[in-house]
Amino acid sequence: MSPRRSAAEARSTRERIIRRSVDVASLEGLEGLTIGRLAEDLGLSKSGLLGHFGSKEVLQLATLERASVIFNNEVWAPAADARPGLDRLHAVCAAWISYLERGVFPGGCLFVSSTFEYDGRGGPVRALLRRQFAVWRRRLAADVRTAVRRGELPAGSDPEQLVFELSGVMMSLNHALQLHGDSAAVVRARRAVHRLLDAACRPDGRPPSA
Amino acid sequence: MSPRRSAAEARSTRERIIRRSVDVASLEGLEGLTIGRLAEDLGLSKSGLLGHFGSKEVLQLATLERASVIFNNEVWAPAADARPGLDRLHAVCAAWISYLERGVFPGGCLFVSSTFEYDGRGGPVRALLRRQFAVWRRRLAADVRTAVRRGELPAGSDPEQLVFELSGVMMSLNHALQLHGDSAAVVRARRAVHRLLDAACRPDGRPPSA
DNA sequence: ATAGAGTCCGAACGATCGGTCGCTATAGTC
DNA sequence: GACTATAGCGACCGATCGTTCGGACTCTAT
Repeated sequence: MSPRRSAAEARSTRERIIRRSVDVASLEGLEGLTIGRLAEDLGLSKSGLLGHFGSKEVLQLATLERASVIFNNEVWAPAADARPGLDRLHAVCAAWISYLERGVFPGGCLFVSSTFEYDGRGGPVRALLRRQFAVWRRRLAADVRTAVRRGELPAGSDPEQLVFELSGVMMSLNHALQLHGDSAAVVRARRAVHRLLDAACRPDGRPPSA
Repeated sequence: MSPRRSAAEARSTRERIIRRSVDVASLEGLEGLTIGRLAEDLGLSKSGLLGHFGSKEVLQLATLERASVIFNNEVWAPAADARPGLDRLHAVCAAWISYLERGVFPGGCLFVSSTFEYDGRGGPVRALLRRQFAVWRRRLAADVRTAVRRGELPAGSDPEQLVFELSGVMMSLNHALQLHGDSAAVVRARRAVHRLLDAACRPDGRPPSA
């Protein structure tokens, strides 16, 4: 029936599996991912699909790695060229909001859903999630520190605090979009980011460009 | 082996099931709840357990209803006696943070986890979640409006905006506690709430008590 | 004493889960 | 052209899923 694939095509098959897996996982969760349904969707047999990974857990890890690439392309890459510091923080947040608004992952940010799915368990999946979040947090905090050094943010700013609050804005946006379909939340998120990053709210009332 | 329960004991059995179900669901998710394991944990048979509900979906709904009662007891009740307006908002947020910090649900706030589990699907479970969140949001927004009317918050404040940002803080806290076990996030959450509710950051620089 | 309602069990159901095994057909290598 | 590696298939495994059913049992009401 279906012709055997060449070695060159095999990589593209793996591609197809992972791409689909990311979408399904964002909708049904990393655990809701089932080999059988995934294989059926792609016109493969279960064993043929599993042969590319060896186990479901490896597939889950590959899915998260791939989601990380997508996230970086969508959120970090568009901002990477901005000037490090406050400019880039603004650019990242704009890209972040856009990424959620456009529904890059159809079921919402895969990292957020996966976190709340795996936070109560152990295992490699949770460990990978922790690493990925840590990397992202560190990256944002670095730009906050740069902004502070430049005087674009007040000297007393706690980088971890700001990252904590920005993450909260994005989670709240993800929540509002996915559960309520409330597109008004997008402007609320922008306002919140503005309030967190901009001068309106400095303790000394000084504009950040000083 | 196990003695048959009287009619009077039946209610307490249902109680035991739901109580356990809430804990398991917060750790494994509402879908990860399985009749078999739940029955085994409680020393019941699967059919005996299911007899109290009829289907897994009914059990899930009962679990959410119960979680709502717990949430209200832990977060709303301690603040209910405070003066409506800014005072009560502060009290609610303090109770909310404490509720997350103490791990009332061992796997983190059940509503947050359930949301991200069911936001991609339809069905009565998601519908119930939407209603519960809407009620909570409306309750908070009402106190924001009272605070604005009283002049405790600036006149231009958008209630939905504030509720959106407060929710974000709590989700970020839940995330930090559950995934990273980062207890420092508790003070970050307090700082964030302070910044959202207190005077330090008014557009007109006026203290809220004016 | 007796009938009925309700609680719970044990066995079984079809379905589906992740995973294994042996096989065929092809691509690339020599 | 023979050899090796591997992509993919089909059949199958044991486990577990939610659910159903009949019956044993306890209580309450009459």
